[in-house]
Parts: sequence; structure tokens; C-alpha cells
Amino acid sequence: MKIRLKDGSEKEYISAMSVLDIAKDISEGLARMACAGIVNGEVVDLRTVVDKDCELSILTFNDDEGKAAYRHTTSHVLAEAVKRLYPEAKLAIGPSIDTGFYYDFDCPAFSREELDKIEAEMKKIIKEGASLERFTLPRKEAIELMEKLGEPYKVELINDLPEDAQLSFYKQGDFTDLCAGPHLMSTKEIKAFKLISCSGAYWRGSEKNKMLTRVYGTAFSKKADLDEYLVYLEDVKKRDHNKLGREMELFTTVDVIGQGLPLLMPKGVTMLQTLQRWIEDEEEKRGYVRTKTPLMAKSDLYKISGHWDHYKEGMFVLGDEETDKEVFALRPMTCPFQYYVYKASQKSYRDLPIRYGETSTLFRNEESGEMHGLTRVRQFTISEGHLIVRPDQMDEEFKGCLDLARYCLQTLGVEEDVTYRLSKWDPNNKEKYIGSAEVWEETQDRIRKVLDELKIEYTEEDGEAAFYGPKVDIQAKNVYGKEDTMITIQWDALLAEQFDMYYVDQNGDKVRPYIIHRTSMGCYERTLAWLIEKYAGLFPTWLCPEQVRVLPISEKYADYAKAVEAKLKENGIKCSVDNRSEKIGFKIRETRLDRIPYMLVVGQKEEEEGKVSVRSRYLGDEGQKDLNVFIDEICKEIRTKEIKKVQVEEQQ
RNA sequence: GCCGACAUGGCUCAAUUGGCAGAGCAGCUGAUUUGUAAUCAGCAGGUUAUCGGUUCAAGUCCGAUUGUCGGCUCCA
Repeated sequence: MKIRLKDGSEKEYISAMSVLDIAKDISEGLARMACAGIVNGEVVDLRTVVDKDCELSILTFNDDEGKAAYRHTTSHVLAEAVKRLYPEAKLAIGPSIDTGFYYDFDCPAFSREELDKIEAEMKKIIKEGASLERFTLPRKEAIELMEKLGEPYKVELINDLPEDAQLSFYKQGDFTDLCAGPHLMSTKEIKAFKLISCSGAYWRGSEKNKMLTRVYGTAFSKKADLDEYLVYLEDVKKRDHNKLGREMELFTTVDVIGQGLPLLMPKGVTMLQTLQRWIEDEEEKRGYVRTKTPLMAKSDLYKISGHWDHYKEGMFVLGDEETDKEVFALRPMTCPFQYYVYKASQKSYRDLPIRYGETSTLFRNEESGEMHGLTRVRQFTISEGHLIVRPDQMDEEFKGCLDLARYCLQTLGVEEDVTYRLSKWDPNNKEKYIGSAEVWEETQDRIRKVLDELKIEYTEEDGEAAFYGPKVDIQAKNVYGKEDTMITIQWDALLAEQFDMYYVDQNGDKVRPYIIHRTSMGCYERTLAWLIEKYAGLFPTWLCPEQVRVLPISEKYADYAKAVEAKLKENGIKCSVDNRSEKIGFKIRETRLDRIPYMLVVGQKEEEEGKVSVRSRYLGDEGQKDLNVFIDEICKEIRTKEIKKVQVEEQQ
């Protein structure tokens, strides 16, 4: 943001929190407060100096900061409304978020009716249009104020701040809240908002703490934008994989089978198998060899790997350690199994790198509230692999894994939808990890270098590493904006030691290899879910469980339709015939609703000339084509995994 | 695991607030033989998720269980 000073010079301010700097820099008392406002219908950061001693300028603004201030002010209005209606409710925190804002209260949960009542009260507050006034207090007085107001959570927050901190507060009418700002000038600037939902959330994000009531809302500077957002939310529900995947008969669940154990149905399996064959072939091209190892093992194995100590609650354990001679556990990962494949024979430095791949079914005992459609399940299949690597090969092999991952994302057409995250250990929580601080820091540095060399943009996150090493996680968001790991590539300089793995180097010495744990496409179920949402069920042709449907005009042409189908199947095209005695319009409608990319209408004309009338979701009516020409075209599309743009409006 | 909402034919939903479980689509049977987004008629389909309770009477009220959804936490 630029501010023009009295002497005509301009000064750039960057941080949203720089109000005090402004005040200091211009001169005491000239700057009044940080604020966002609305100019020409847009939310802008309006932290101009409103005092007459300084020339008022409409300056450049940071859109995100302006929006944040706008949403955050709405959350204050929410808090005021709740305090008015439910004076016994205690305030926790209420930040702005990507989709709007929330506020946590210590009070019983609100029903939709109560949320509506709160909304009405908020509208009243906005109409009253109190201005927001900022003031600061030293820590001690700040605590006294919050104690007087009966806000124990605020007192706790202040107590955690440094002794000499000056705390800022914002006051609107009779309502005062601890807050760093910035805010709008007045509540009346809030033009459009909506309380979306109410849910539970732990105080300070820890399950050891009390569960509070969180109210989510959203706010916009224009009513039209709010309406558009609400329509968007409705639209997004339609492509939710959990709804669409069931509707399309890709998967289902049955309550007597259990939570997190979806049943994949024939169409879903066709898609997964297409993915699996593709991945396995691609890995083979890239020098992978395949293993097939047991789905369970004795507890002894997990004790060596460290999983028994670090991950026992997450495993399905069969048997009782106290009473049974042997206790088994379903595997939550494939690592140690593949290590024993490696260890089955002595390896020379010449043998490395060895790249093991396995289409691996895993079991993880997720907590009951965690399961979600196909994205969080208790049994799933991943394109897992372990690379046993000499230390000097590590950077190159890690790059190779990233390259394979990017190839997969690119082919699926989702490359633009992911973010890369360097998941690091948490130096303040050392007992969760094995290995020394030096090894962790060094490894993290090397991964950074690899990412930088590949010019991959990434974020870094503490405490997200595996217990044995840091990793690169490739993250994607679902339709609701919730993030999940799609692909993970983990650097492990430690487990080889646990399992006493080695190779013999040039000098005849035994040396520990490094290990890369990685997925190429990640979890098949999760990827399927992601694809359903990405394409709203209109998958690229190569992935479609049914690629072509042959539609005879009447039963007279059933034989020709069958012949066309046979020819398509001969060419590996997934297809069927609709031989029912229905009108062609009806069959076309159903084929559309089944999201099948191509339909071939056949009648007298086509039969006589050995042709088909092609209608696709890409070009609509493509006219009559020689059957062989059509087959050539679609085979090429499937072979190259082309992602064609869907042109024809789909009507549900 | 925690906070909350929900559960009625295969699917989408109704049922007067405690008083005879009902419709559309899908399915089946028959008729129709169709040229680019819904042909007509008939039939069948239910222990209202499960178990227990209150009541003359429960889809509806109460309790437990299971599952689904939205969050929180977790996600090696």
C-alpha cells in the first residue's frame, strides 16, 4: 500500500499489521486505524490516513488483505450478535479464512433456526452501523479488561503473549474484542453475508481441550457475489465424489460390512484397473521390478520397523500379545516386506539402484469419525514402491520419483490442481521421530535442493514428516476445499539401519543404502475420488468404464449393432449395445446421463454402407463415419490418453 | 475418538406434527419398431437402518446400536 505524505512523497507499506508503523512514521495521531472499506463496490484495504493533516489518497491495495479485514469484521459482528442473544457464551477466536470466516464460542451448539436468528441479529447490528475503534492496552490492563468482561479464553490468549506486549482491541458499540485487526471502518459497510454451518472444534486445536462451538460464515461486498457463491456451493455438491460415485455405480457402502470399507462396483473397478495397468507398465518402463508380498505379518516385523512403537493404534492387530503365542497385524505399509525381498540376496554396489514396485493393499485403523467416501478408508490400494539407493545416487533417484509423479499428474490432467509440500520433522517434538537432528536437517536441505533444481514451487511444513524421514507430499483439494495427500515421496536414511540392509562397495565393505519410499499415482481409491470431482464424472475417454454405446434405431438393426460392438471390443474399446425397443431419443438421453463419451447411432443407412453415425460429448453430432475410421480415431485417443474438452452441455 | 445433523421401496422425496405408509423415476410384463435428450398401458416393489421403551395407537416421542454427511483432531 502506498501512502502519500504531507510533503508529497510516497511511502510503501507492506504488512497488514503495519498500522502502528504508519502512525509512527507519519506522526503521532495522524493515522487513526487500519481498515478496509468499499470503493466502487470492491473490498479494498483503505488504510489511508483519514486525518485532515495528511492528504487522503486512494492508494494501491492488497486485495487479500482487504477481503480478510472485511470477513474478519463480519466475524466480530457475529460475535456481538451471539453475545447479545446468548450472554453466557464465551468468546474464543474468530479469524477470517479462505472461504469466509468462523468464530468459536464456548456454548451449546446452534441449530439452523438459531443460526437464522443470529443472522437476523447481525443484520440489526450492521444497520446500527457502529464504527470500529481501535485502542491498545498494556498486558496487565488487557487481562483485567477481559476478566471484567468474563472472557476466560481471551485471558488465556493474552497470558501467552510477552509481558511487555501492547495489545490491541477493537470496539464497536458496546462490544469489545481482543484483535490485531485490521477492520472495516464501520459495521454498516458489510453488505452481504451468510452463516453457513455450525460444528465442533477443539479449543486451540487440541483434542485434550474442551470442544467449542464453531460457526462458519461467509461475507462479500456485493449481494450478487454472495448469491453466486451460494450457487457455487450447491454446484459443488453435485460433483462430490461421494454422491456422484454412488450415483454412477462406481462404489457403494454397506453398513454390516463396516465403516471405511467401500465396495467397488464393476464400473469403478474397470477404471481402477485401467489406472493400475497404466501405472504398472509405466513403472516397468522406468526400471521398476515388481513384488507381491503378504497382507499381514507377525508383530516381530513391526517391532523392527518401529511401527509397533510408533503406529500400533493405527493397525489392525490379530490376536492378543498376553495370551497368544503369535500375534499378527494387517499391514499398514509395504516397506519392511520389500526390504526383506532386498535382503534375500547379497547386493553389490553395481546392483543399485533397485526399484521395487507393488500394487499394494493396506489396512489402517482410522478413527471412526475420519472415514470419508473413497478418500479416507480403512482398506486401500496404493502404487507403492521402495528404491534402494546408494547415497551418491540419491538426488538423481529422488528426482526420478518426482518426474514419475509429475508424469502421472500430467496424464490425468490434474497437474495444475496440486501443491507441493516439503514435510519436515518437528524439532520441538523429537520423540516422535527416529534419528539425529543433524541427519534430519541435512536431508531436508538436500530435498530443498532437488526441488529447487526442478523449479518446483513448494511450501514447507513442520511436523508433517514420517517418523523415519522428511518427504515431499503432493497435495490436492477436494470440492469442499479440504486438502489431502495424493502422492508422497519420502527420503529415508534411517530404516536401512533398523533392518540391517547393506550392499558391498568397491572396497568390499558393507555400506548402508538409502531408501526412497514413494507412490507414483498414490492411492487408487483416493485418485478415483479426485478424478470424479475433477471431471464431474465426465472422465477422459481412456478412463471411462464405458467408452462407446451403440444405439440401433430399432430392433431390425440389432444384428448390425452387435457386429459393430464386436468389432469395437476386438479393438479393446469398452462398449455396449442398447437393444431395447425404445425410441432413439430415449436411448440417447440415457447414454448422456450415463456419461458415455461416444454414441454410435445405427439404422438402415449405416448398415447398408458399413458406417456409424457418431455423436460425442466433444463435438456433438459428428456425422456418419466409416466404422474403421471411427475405430482408428478413438483408439488413438485412448492410446495417447488424450483429454478432450467437453463441448456439449450436459444436462442432469 | 469429539461436536452436530441425518437415516422412509434400487434412486429422489411425501406422509396433516401420534391416527389406513404414498408419488415420480428406475424395475418387470405387454403393446409399440421408432433417425438424435423421456412412447403407452398394466404389475410388482416396505417389519420406515437395527434393537429396546412410552402409548389404545409410533415413520413420527424416548434410549441404545450401526451407518452416512458437515466439522474438529488424526492421517506413519
